[in-house]
Amino acid sequence: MPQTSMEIEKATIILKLLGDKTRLTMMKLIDDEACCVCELVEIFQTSQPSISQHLRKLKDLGLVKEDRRGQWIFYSVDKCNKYYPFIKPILDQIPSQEYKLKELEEKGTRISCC
Amino acid sequence: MPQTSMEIEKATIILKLLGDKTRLTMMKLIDDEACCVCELVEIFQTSQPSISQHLRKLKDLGLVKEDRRGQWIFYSVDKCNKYYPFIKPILDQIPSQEYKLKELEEKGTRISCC
DNA sequence: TGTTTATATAAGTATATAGTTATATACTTA
DNA sequence: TAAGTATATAACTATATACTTATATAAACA
Repeated sequence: MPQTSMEIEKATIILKLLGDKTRLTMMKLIDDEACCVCELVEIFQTSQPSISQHLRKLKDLGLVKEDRRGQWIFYSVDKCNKYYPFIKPILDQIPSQEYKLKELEEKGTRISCC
Repeated sequence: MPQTSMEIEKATIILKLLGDKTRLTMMKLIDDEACCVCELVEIFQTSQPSISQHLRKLKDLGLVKEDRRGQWIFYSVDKCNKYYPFIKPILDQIPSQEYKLKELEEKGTRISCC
C-alpha cells in the first residue's frame, strides 16, 4: 500500500525532472546544503543559463526553494514541499555528492564566490 | 545514508525511463501482475509497436522480465533485478493501477486475449 | 505446410528537451 | 548614480524521444 499516494501524472513529471544527470546530482547536492548559482555553474562545468534553466524547472514544481543573500541566490531542496516524501527515498539511494563542494573549497572557488 | 548506493548515471537512466506516463503506469501495473503485450496495448490505447518499444527499453535495463506462455508473452517487473530496491519505493508511492485490469475483465477483453 | 495471431524491429516523422548566445534584470558598491 | 557582478529570460539550435507505418519473426493450429 502506498505511503503517500500521489497522482501518477505528477509522479511522472517529477521523475522526468530527476531523470537528468545534472538535475539529479544538483538535487542530491542541495538536499544537504544550499548552493548559489555560480557554485553550481562551476561544479557542473556548464553555462550559467543552463544551470538557471534547470533550477527554474525544479522551482516551478516547488522541489527547490531560493534564498537571496546579498547579490547571491542560494538554492536548496524544499523539504516542506508536499512532494518531498516522494523524492526523499530516491535521493537517499544515490551517493553523496558532497565531494564536489569539497573540490570547490580546495580550489578556493567556494569562498571567493560565496 | 544510502540504503543501496547506486551509480548516479544508472539512477538517472532509470528515472528517465520511469519519467514517462505510459512506462510508469505500466511498471506499477506489472509490479503486481504479469500482463501480455496485447493487454497493455488495449489498456494504454496505443499501437502495439509503441508498447513493444517501451517494454524493450525496460527490459534492456533488466527492470522487467518476459515469460512466454504459448503465443503470448507476459511481462512483469523483475523483482530479482539489482535495481528493484531503487524503484520499489517509487512504485509504492503511486496509486494502484489494478482498476485498469478490472476494466479489461469487465469488457471481457482480458479473457479473450489471455 | 500454409494461415492466423502475437510480438519485435526498422525507418521515418513530429515533438520535447538541453544547451548555446544574446540580452535583461537585480543587487552591490565605488 | 554609474559600473560591476549575479542571476534570469528569450530565442535559437541540435539532439533525444515517442509515436507511426511497414515489415519481419515466431508460435499455434487447421
